[in-house]
Amino acid sequence: MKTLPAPDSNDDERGLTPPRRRFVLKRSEGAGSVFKIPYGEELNAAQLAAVEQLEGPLLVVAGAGTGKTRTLVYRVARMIESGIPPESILLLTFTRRSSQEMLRRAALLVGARAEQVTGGTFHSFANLTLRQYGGTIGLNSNFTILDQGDAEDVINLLRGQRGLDARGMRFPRKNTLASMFSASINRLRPLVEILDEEYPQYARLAEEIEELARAYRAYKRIHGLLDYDDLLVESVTLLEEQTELRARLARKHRYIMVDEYQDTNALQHRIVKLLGGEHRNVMAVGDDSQSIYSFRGADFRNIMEFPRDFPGCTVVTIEENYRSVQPILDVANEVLAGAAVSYEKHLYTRRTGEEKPVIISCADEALQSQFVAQRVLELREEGVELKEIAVLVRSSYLSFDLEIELNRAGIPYAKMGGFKFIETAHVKDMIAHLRVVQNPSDVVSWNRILLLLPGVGPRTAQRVVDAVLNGQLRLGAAGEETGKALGGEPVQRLLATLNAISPERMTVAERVDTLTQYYSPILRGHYDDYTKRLKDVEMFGEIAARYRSLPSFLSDMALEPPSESIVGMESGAEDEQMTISTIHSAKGLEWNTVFILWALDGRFPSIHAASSLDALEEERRLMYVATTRAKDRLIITYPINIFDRESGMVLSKPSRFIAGIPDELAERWVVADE
DNA sequence: CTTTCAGACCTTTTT
DNA sequence: GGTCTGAAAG
Repeated sequence: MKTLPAPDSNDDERGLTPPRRRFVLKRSEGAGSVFKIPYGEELNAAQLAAVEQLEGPLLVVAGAGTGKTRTLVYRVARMIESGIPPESILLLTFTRRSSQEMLRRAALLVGARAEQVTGGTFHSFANLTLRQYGGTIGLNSNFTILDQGDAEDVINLLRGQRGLDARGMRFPRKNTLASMFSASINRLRPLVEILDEEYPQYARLAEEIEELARAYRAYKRIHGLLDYDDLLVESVTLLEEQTELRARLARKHRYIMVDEYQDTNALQHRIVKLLGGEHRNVMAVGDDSQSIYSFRGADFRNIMEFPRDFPGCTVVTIEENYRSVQPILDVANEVLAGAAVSYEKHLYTRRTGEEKPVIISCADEALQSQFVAQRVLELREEGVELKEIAVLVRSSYLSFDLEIELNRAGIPYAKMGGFKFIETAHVKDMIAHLRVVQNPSDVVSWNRILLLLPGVGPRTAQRVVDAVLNGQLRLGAAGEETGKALGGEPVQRLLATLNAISPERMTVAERVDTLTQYYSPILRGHYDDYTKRLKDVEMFGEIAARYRSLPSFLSDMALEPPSESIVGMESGAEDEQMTISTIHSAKGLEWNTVFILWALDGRFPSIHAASSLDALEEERRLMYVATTRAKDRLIITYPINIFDRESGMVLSKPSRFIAGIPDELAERWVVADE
C-alpha cells in the first residue's frame, strides 16, 4: 500500500530552528543513565517542560503545528533513556499510523527499545485487552469485530425480524438507527434523550427503537460480535468490574500518554481514568480548537476538565508555531476569531513570509478543478514537489470532479479518507468468508456469503444459518452433504471451500488464494466491472499475505483498514504524487502548499450544520484545522452559483468562515471564462 | 422462493 | 451516482 507522509515528518526540514536554550547536563535518577540527547537544543522551553516531567499528571495544550508530535517523541525517548522500561509505556493515538511513526522516530533517538512501547488507538488497545482477558466478563476470545456497515446489517436484520420495516411506518433506516445507538453509548446518555434532542421526528417510536437496541445488544452477545462501541464499553466494564485485573493492567501500563485528547469521548476518558487513576502518570496532549469529531461522541470538555480529574496536574501550553508562515497563521487566527466561544489561543511564528493566502472565486466547479490542476502544474515547474501539495475538502465527494481533471492532466495523486477499499462489496465478501471460518456463529457474514449463491435467497440462507446455529451443520466433510440437502450444489461448494481454508496450520495467504479461486467466478457473475474488482481482490491477497494469523488480519481489517482508496490509481512513485484528503483525514499532517476546495457556504460549512450552533462551531474548527495544515502557501477556492438539490437553493456565497477575512490578510481573485 | 426491475431516497466527517 | 425498497415475474 502507498502511505502518505507521516505526521510532522518534516519537522527536521522546517525553516526555523526553535529558540536555543542553554542546557546543563545532569545525572538523572533512573538507572544511572545520562542524557545523550541534546534536548535543550532541540526543544523550546514549553516543549522541554513537557518532556522533562515524567511522573504525575500532565496536560499539554499544543496549538496546530507547535511540535506536539516532536514533544511526544522526545518524551518517550527521554523516559526510556531514564530507565523506564519501554513496555510499561502506553501511547494512545488517533490512528495506529501516527503511533507507529512516533515510535519509529523515538527509536532513532534511543534505539530499537522504543519499538517495545505499546502503541495504538483506544480501539486496538481494547481489542487486544479483550481478546486476552475478555473471558473474565464472559466474552469469547474469538469475537468478530463489526465495522459500521456490519453493525448496520445486523440492525437491519433484527428490524426486519420484528416487522418494523412495515410500510407507512417510516421507521428510521439502518444507518440512522446505528448512529442513534452509537450516540447514546458514546455520550453515556439514555437513548430517549438522544431521540428527543436530535431525532424528534422519531420520538414517537421511542419504545420500538429501544426494544430494537436491546435486541441488538442481545444478538451481538449471543453471536460473539462486538462493534466499535462495544470494544470501548466492554473495556470499561472489564476495568470496572475486575478490580484485580485492573490493578494488574495499571501496573503493566505505568505510564500513559494520550494524543489528540480533544477528540476522546466519554468512554475513552473513562478508560484513561480507570487505568491511570492509581499511578496518575498520565499525559494528555491536545488542542481544544482542533476538536472535530463530536459527531462520533468526542467531547472537547474532556481535555478542559482533565486537570480537575487529575488534581495536581501540570498544564503546559505551547503556542509557538513552527509549521506555517505568519500570513497563514493570520488567516487561521482570523477564522477562530469569529468563534462564538473564544479559544484562548493565538498562534505566532518566527517564519515570516511574503506570500499572502489567496481566496479565489470560480465561476463554476469545472473552472475550480481546472484552476487547481493548472496551478499544480505551475508549482511543479517552480520546483514544488507533488508530495508537498495537498487538496483538502470537507466531504470526500467534493473532489470527484477534480480527480477527473487531474487524471486528464496526468497528475498523479493519492486520496485519503472517504470511501475505502475495504468497504467495497467484493472485499467485504472476501472478508465475510474468512470471518465465518474464524467465528462460525457470525450470522451476518454467513448471510452475506450465502446470498451470493445462485438460487439462494433470504429464506434458504436462514435455513442454512439455523442449521449452523443448532449444530446440525458443522464445517467438515459431513457438513457438505447437509449443505447440499439444505441449499443445493452451490451451498455444498461453499462449505467445501470453507472446509478447505479452515485448517489452523494454513497461512493467511494460502487461505486467501484458495478463497480467491472459489470467489472469482462468483464475482464475474455479479458485476460487469469484473476485471476492475478482481484487481482489488488481488490487492486484498497481497495485504493478507503480510499477516501471520487470521484473527490478527481480521482485527486489523476492521480496526485499521488501509485508508486509501486504490481505485483508479496504479502504483506510482510514492513521492511523486500529490494528496487529496478529507480534512478529517488530514489531521496532524502538513504540506508546503495546501488547497482548500469548496469553501462555499452550504458545502463548508455543510448545509447540515446550519441548524445547530455547536455543529457550526465544529465546522469552523474544521476550517481552522484545514488552514493550519499549510506551511508556505494556502489557496482557498470556491465555485459560485451551485444548485443544491436538497435545499433547492443556489449557493453562491463564500464560506462564512472566510468571508470576513480582511483584504490585508488575503488576496482575492476571480477565475472566469475568458 | 428467488430474481429482476423501477422508483424513491439521500448523501459529512471515522474508529 | 449510488443504495434501498417494493412489487411483479420467473
